[in-house]
Amino acid sequence: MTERKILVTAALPYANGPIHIGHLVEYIQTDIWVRFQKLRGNRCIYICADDTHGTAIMIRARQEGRSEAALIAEMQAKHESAFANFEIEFDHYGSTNSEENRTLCAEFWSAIRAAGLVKEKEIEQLFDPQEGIFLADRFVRGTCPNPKCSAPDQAGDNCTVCGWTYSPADLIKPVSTLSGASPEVRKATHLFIELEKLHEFLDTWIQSGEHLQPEVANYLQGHFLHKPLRDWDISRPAPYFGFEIPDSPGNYWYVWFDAPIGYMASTQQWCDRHQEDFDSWWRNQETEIHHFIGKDITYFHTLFWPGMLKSAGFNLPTKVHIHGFLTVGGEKMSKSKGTFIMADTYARHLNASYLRYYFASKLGSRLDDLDLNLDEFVAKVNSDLIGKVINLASRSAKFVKQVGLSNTYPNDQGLFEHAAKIGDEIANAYEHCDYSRAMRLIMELADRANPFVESAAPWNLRKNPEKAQELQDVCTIALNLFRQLAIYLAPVLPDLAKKTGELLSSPIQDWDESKQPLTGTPVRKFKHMLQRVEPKDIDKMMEESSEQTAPTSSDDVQDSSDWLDAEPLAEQCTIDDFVKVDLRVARVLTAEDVPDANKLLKLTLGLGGNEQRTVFAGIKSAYKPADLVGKKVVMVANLAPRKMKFGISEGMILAAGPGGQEVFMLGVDDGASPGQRIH
RNA sequence: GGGCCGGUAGCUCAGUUGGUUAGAGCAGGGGACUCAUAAUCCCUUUGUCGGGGGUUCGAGUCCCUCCCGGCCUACCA
Repeated sequence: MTERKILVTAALPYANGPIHIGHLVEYIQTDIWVRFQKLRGNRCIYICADDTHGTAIMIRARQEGRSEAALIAEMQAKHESAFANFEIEFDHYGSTNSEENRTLCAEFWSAIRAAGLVKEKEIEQLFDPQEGIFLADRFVRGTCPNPKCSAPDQAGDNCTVCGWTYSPADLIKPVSTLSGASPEVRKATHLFIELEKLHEFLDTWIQSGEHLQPEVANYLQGHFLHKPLRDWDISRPAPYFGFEIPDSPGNYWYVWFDAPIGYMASTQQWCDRHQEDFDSWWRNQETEIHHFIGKDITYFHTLFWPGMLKSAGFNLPTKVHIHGFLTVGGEKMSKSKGTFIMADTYARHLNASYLRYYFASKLGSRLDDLDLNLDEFVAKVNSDLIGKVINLASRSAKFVKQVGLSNTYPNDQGLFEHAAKIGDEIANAYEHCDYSRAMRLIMELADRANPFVESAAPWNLRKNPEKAQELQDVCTIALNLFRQLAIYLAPVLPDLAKKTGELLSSPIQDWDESKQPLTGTPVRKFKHMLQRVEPKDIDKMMEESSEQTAPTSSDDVQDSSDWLDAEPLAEQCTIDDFVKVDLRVARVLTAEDVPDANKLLKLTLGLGGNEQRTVFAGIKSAYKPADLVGKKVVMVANLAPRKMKFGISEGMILAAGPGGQEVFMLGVDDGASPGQRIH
């Protein structure tokens, strides 16, 4: 086989938050692929970096009273240690905030300029006079401009109540979520890349060959490429944490411009350290470039990024591998349910190998979401890894500790040869990121090996000294079959491969070692290679995950400031203002689904006696109608009725939370009765 | 509303270009073994392959239609 030259990247984690198990799907998936390529003898490097620029980092650094540099340095150290805990081994882990990146950005920029793709446009944007910065859509909230809706407290780009989309400048009574000040409209000149000029190229690139999974190519075609591509707003005015654009003082490259270039800057750093030629990686048709990303950033990696690379004359991605999100127990990860598991939390309680194997057994080449089902997790790891695979070594190694492996490989009725042949199929599955198929094939081999040991019964052979040779032969076969599996699993379980190498005095270094039996080597004393998963450890991990957000004792409560940051306190009001709002205890009398509505439930609320209100509440995704009936809730009883698509709503229910499944209604303690006013 | 993916045994899934009585693992039941991390081995139960129509000598596999679930979108990057 000729050696391939492969550069692999995983998406750059943003320096604003810690790594959680959702992130790990990608880094583990990528790590497996890279380890596989290396094991096959290919030249392969795994490049990543922290993504450090943008408004969010700037604002957080301000709030924490320190420099951006200090913040991102701390985050990067945390990220790298989290990855190390999961045996994710990068060849280089850099940062987008590096001189190498600045230089490369400038190189891209002049190429894109030279290609005539840049144009200036004046746009109107909201500006926070108190903080002195322009506000991205998500930092503005206000009343929905749809006259039929007028829902308060909506985000800057769309209304969650009526679904209107608009520009933040259209909001009525907009408020900056940073300072609470009312923003003013200011004009600013932004730089845009005219992506439409690359339309034909992108069309061809996306449709031709194997650059993308077919469903992704299809999606891009249907969503973007059937019409002219919009200009891409690539600059942000100062102040902005990032790189200033050399020929446009006061303007900075938008974080999504410099982030993917970070792949290359990180490669550059690696090259400098290893005396490698950068151009042989990024300007070399022989080199393959593989990006692994989540489906949320498809757009940037499949349209802008190839466009940028094309314009600047670099290698285009050979393939962009896109994966889905992680769910836990079939649902989106949720802090309140304890299923939002941080990488560090997992690592404190469970072994990384479990998760690597579990993910591998579930990952296919498509972008479906992947579910972490904890019962399945325990069953898979314990029965597949411990029960089937490791058991092979565990039950045979001790019999040959004195004598080692036989000098010639005995007749095993074709077991080894069969497994060697299947190896090609397994390799093919790895190559195509179809890890679940690879794991299935490997377990089928394990299922053939154990019956062999069973029928050969080494534990009987050892009782008869005359059968010493037969005993050694049987164990030589069992251990070789085991070693084959360890080689096939090596990309997923590097630790198992290492321990297998130690046990048999022969390190696993190449995939093709699975084709040739190992003979005549000493066998070390067998030590457990992996403990079984204990369900109680999972319970502890879940507990710890819940505790982080829902502490039970008030002594050491440390609530996050995220919510206040996202939505600062409103302007002061007087008691007179407050009494205008008539809050009442109400009982849910009926609750029914509104079939055509995405978010609404229709409730009848009783205020005692015959006083009732019909209220449409946006809690459909968080509550079932049946669970609501009889419940006491808090409502705004004197709210002006509003006509909605499905009827008139005569009030609103008080609830907190960001929306979606995370909506939490206010309850009242026992003793309060419907109709009572809340003072 | 549009797009994509999926609906096969209690659970997780495999079923290659349509071809014989539809499979595996796990779970369940029975037995064996006791070398092994209560691991292993043998035997064993279970399916209107989402519903309905069609093409065909023959359909889980192709076509149409409907139902259900997930994801993405809703003139927005």
